[in-house]
Amino acid sequence: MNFGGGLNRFIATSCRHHFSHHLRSDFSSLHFLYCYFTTATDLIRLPTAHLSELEDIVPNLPGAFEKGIIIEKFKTCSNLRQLESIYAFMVKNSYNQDCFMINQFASACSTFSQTDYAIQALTQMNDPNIFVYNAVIRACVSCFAPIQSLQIYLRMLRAQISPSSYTFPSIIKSCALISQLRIGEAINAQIWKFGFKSHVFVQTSLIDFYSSFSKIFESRQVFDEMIKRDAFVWTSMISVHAKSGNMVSAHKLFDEMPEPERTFATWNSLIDGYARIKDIKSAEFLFNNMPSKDLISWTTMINSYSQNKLYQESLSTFNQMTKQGITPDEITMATVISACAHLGTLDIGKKIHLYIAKNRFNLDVYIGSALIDMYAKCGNLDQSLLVFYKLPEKNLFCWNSIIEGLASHGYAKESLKMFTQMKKEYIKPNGITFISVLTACTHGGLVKEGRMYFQSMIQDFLIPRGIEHYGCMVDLLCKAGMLEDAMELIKGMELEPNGVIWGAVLNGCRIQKNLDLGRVAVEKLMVLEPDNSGYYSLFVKMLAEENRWSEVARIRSSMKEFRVEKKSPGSSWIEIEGKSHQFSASDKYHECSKEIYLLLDRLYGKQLLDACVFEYDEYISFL
DNA sequence: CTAGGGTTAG
Repeated sequence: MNFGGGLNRFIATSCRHHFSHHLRSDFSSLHFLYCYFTTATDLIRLPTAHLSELEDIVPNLPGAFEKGIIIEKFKTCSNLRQLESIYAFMVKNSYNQDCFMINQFASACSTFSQTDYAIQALTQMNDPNIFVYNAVIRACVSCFAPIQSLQIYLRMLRAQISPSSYTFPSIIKSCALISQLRIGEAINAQIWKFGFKSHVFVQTSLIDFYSSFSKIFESRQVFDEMIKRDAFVWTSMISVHAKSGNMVSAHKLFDEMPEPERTFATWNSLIDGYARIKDIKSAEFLFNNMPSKDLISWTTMINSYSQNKLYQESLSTFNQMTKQGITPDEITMATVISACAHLGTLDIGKKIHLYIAKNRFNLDVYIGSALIDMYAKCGNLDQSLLVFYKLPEKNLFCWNSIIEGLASHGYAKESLKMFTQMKKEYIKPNGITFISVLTACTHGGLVKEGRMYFQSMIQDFLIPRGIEHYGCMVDLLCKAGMLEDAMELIKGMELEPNGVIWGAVLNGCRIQKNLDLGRVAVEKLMVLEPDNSGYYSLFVKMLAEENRWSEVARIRSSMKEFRVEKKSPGSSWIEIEGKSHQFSASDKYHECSKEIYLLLDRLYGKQLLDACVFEYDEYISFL
């Protein structure tokens, strides 16, 4: 097939470079043509002289000579290839100089994250107007290409085209995305210069901009200088105050705001703000007293409970919501799954997973990491791994969840393997990752590796060591019996050691039967956590084991003297048929079902008999 | 073109 000299050469080079494996394919298929022009950029770069040659090879889109039909096609096109073929058609028919159509094209590009197409299409135009520039700038921002959007803005000014009110929200957002306060301030000056000082859309974006640098005062200044305010501006300002924890100002603005202007968003921001400062009662009050609720109100309230560790309430609010016939979305689900993880309610968690699958919810990174965590925390590591491998996209949260899941189940090597894999996929770990990694090393007794990772976090990833990381490291060394090394680490810390660290030391002393160092640790703990009786009890146990009864008595009496409350025992929950049951070591809560204790006695007896770990089927046959 | 809700550790 002959496309004509120039174009033939163009295609041939294209082929050699990118698509030699396609050469053997059927040349007669017109569809195949688009394989050569894999990008609209290729098309645009075609020398103008060759455009006429396109006449023969670009097919007509059925009935597409009406602009409206092409624009319709932008909206319905579902993949990049389709977008390219529409653009090819536009080039052929010189629609690529039509401002309105390129405007639509740029928007379509942003849905496929193809900002370079939009930029190239703009470049190709002889006389782009403000609408085209705005569309391309917006496309860049929505595809997280803030630098490009600023470049286009500059190009626009050079072309003597004045920005409009549509230009600035995107430009301001770009400045926030690249954390450039100074540039944003310069843009703010231009906003004044071009006369958008009281434009609500523009000013709303400025309020948001200053708050992203924690410049609440400047945010408020923008708000106060406005002549007219709409619901968006009010809500933005309330939200800024609420997010910064200043609920007094937030609520004051809420009261000042004309009542009919209040929207769902206004109420929801306030509820969320109260939940953040742990004032769950106020959040609840607003939620119960708002005139009506939308999905986000419900999700906010569900999340408010979760933020305040009231997971049971979180789930019951979710139930109430569904009973009222409100359909949850991905965001609601991610929150609810997280609540299930904290409660250990595998039943409900599974149901929600099923619901998500059935209703074709997008399995995104939020839901993904929540599910991974939920299954791992509920003891179903296999499911957890399955979800992890099935995720189409994985971010840091997903990796952290699976690394933590494996570590907490005692799969130290596997957990570290995951960590290696994560680094291979260029996902940058954070401080949380290293907590799990160090925990994995502790479980596996991997002292050398632990030390290596402890170095690596600061050397390779510039992650500052938190007190938690020292806690993990001290725990690792103490559990491995290396008390001297642990003490050396503590002495070299730039942070003041906390109770967790001395607790780890004390625990190490118990294993090593080191009473002297144990005494040092207990003395520190008496100051750091005077109310935590667990440490005293541990030390008393150590003393008793060494028959130091006089010291035992002394500590016991000083505990009484300082009125140290006995620590309530740690407990577990299990859910059976939708009902949650609480257990703790040597509890007697379950009098109603004597069999539990009978079985426990038998198990305990058997355990003593052969002093071995129960195998699963052995356990089953025993039942 | 502007506002409100999401995941991991402790």
